[in-house]
Amino acid sequence: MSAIWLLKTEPDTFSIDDLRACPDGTSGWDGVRNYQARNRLRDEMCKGDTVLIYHSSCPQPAIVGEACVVSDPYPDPSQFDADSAGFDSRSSHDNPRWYQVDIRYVCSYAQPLLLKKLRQDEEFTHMELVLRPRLSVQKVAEREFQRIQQLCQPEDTSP
DNA sequence: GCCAACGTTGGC
DNA sequence: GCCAACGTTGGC
Repeated sequence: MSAIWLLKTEPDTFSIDDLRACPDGTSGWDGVRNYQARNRLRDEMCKGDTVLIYHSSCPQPAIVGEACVVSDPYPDPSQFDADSAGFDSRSSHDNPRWYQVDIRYVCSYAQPLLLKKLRQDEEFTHMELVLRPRLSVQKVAEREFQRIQQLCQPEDTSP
């Protein structure tokens, strides 16, 4: 049974449309620099898992669509690049500190689920997005996922 | 290992 | 831009 995750991104930096526009709709999800998020990504994410994309720090924070995990976790290359914002001098190739997976675009929602609306729905009272909003790699329960799809009318908008 | 200082996140 | 929440750092 594959898991369902929610990944947060700032659309000004990397939006779901940017993901869609990548070759094969696929991109490495780099830049995770929080240990709890890293542990989940490195130790629990599996190829084939479902991903919800959430846009944060923007006028309309919302769950905007779906992607899927298409690689096993591997070291985030930006941690080794001194010119990258993700550079971490404490990392080495023998002992990498930060990990990422590749994800592929699946669909955008006809009606993104605004955070404002999500907070009003009893189904989401115990969702991590509500209880621990700062964690950037979140778990989503099957029930929550079904309710999200019900509200958002997923459309196949593959490139 | 404690804890104060500091930095970051992200909704509003 | 403000500020609350919370993660990280580093002196002791």
